[in-house]
Amino acid sequence: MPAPDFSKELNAGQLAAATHGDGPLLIVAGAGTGKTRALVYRVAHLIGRGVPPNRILLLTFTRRAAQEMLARAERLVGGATGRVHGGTFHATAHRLLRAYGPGVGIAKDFTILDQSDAEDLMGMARAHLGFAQRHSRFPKKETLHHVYSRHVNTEIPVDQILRDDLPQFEGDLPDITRTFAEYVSRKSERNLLDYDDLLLCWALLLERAPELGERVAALYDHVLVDEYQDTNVLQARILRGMATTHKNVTVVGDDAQSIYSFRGATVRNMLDFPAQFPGATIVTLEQNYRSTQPVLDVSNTLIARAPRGYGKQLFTTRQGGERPLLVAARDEHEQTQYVTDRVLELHEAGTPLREMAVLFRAGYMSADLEIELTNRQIPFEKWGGIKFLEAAHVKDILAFLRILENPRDEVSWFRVLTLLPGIGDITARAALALMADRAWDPAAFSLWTPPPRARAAHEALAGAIAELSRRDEGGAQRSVSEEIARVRRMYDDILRDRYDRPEPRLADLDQLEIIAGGFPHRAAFLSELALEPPSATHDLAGGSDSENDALILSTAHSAKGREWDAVFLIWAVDGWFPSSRAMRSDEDTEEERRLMYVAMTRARKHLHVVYPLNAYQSRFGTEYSIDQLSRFIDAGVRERMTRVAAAPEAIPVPEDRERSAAAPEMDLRAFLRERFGG
DNA sequence: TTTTGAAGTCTCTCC
DNA sequence: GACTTCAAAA
Repeated sequence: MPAPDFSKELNAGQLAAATHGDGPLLIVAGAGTGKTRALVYRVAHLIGRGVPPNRILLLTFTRRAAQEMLARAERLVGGATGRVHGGTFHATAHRLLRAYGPGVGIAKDFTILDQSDAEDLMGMARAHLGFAQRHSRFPKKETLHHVYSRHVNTEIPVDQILRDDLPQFEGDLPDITRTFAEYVSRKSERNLLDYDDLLLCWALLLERAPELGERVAALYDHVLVDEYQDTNVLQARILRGMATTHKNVTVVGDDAQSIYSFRGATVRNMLDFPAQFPGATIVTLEQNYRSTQPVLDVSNTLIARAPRGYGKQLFTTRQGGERPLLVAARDEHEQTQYVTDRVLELHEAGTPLREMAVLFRAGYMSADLEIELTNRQIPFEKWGGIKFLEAAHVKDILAFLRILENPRDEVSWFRVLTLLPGIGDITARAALALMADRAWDPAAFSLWTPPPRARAAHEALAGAIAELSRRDEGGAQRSVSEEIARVRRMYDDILRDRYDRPEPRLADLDQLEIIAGGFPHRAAFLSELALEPPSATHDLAGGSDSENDALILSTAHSAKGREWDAVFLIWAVDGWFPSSRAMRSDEDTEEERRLMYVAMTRARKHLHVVYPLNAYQSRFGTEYSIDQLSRFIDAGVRERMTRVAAAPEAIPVPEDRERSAAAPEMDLRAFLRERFGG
């Protein structure tokens, strides 16, 4: 196939990026400058040049991004791209390790630990070494896991992480290190891999296993990476390992949109790219095709304060358009009313709901809005935030399945055992010790003698396990949904006993059963859920309603890479956005600024930034701080916005003086009443 | 001794 | 509203 001529469809920068020949290429692309377009056309160009699709690897941040890009490339070259390999780093690592892991001592049937599983296992290591009760000041399992994960992903020594982030635990370094060692050995004994292991094993495979590593690297002639500003040093190592022979690496990113440092990502990967890949070509994209000039003016001003690695000045030819609105609301309720009213107006005027989004800093901030949307029967989809899979009852069911899949998975055993009435952690540990002695044979479980109170429950569980593990011996093949249904025959009663209102939780389990129906076998189902958790209720419904129009509710993080005609940024309140938890250092605060920049640049035409005053009510924790407009919306940003009140009759729009002047009087007595329950 | 219920505490972002 | 901690019940 001859290389298609893209010169009419791309601007000069995009064309240079798309048609770049071999060798390393860095595309520095500002928000909305068509970086996806450049990447898609580059894939098409490579195929047109004769590179077999299955020898191209496209690494993206979410699976959704990969699918969209591949679909677009496919349209360009007419169906040939179906076999381009694409996905997240983690999902790709998973695929490669299933195939090549056994060659480096990773059992083929490993189980993936999600974050909370990993934390639980860390907790077991902690308890095993006797640090649980020793002195109550030893770090919690979540903290331990955070430090461990940070160490793996950033390669910063543990003692330095402690010194920088948790100086109160500096003296515990030896015990912390021992806990990590215990955690690591438990993982390998139990055949478990956490998220970090997926990346680490991929990197080590390339670096330490000369023959196999070479075979893996030789799978692809070209590797393309999207959102490179949000990768970490481990991922950069992987990239180098995959390109040792051919150096055909294309990375795309925007240092102004780096928002994942909490996960070890570092913008240094982008800044150091030319040094790590000598001879790299750099292409900069600056023309914004997404937003109108007034929207761009506000976001450019917001980000202008930040120190920049690769300077970019975004411009657009889309003149005209309305100035972004800065909306003062009296309280959360008024904010909700404002957003719902405007959404309905825009919808009346012809904007589909799907072309509008409400963005916020953290998942729980949309609770009030969700209630109102439900009451007014406005369909919505929520991205990010509370995950279906993190719900205790869903994890319970998955723990049952994981025992069947990997009987050595003690995290799941422990979870299931402590569900049974009459069994707490002491008894559960005793049972696990017995199981370990019997080489984790599931049949050994029925031999264990539980305390009298737990007899009936033990019998029911042993029965279910025996029945379900029998399928491997030739019985009728059970589907994953059928397995879940069988587990629920005993589990639903436990659920009903535990909660006053079990109905919504039972409904979740119904949904889980439906999702499971789409998977050929249990292992695929479990891996998929760990790597690509359903991110929206929509995903759960099982496709097919993609035409359904629904307003998007999303965290700012999950909104990355997306765009909408209208964007409502809510809770633009200091302490909420930026989050008070993320302001411990200047770097953290700068990342919050970039996050707000990401949120604002999602808007094509309409941008509404809403800040409720009196946000303190009903929320504890953040001292007595009087709520103020986000510090990022400073005078320079404000003068490029139009200030309005959410409800005109309610309060006057605050004077445009500095922050404290904009705050209302605080009803301290009402606050204290609420706080102390008077 | 172990479990369980009740009072008390603090709530981020994601593969 | 969910998770931890502490004291009473089995």
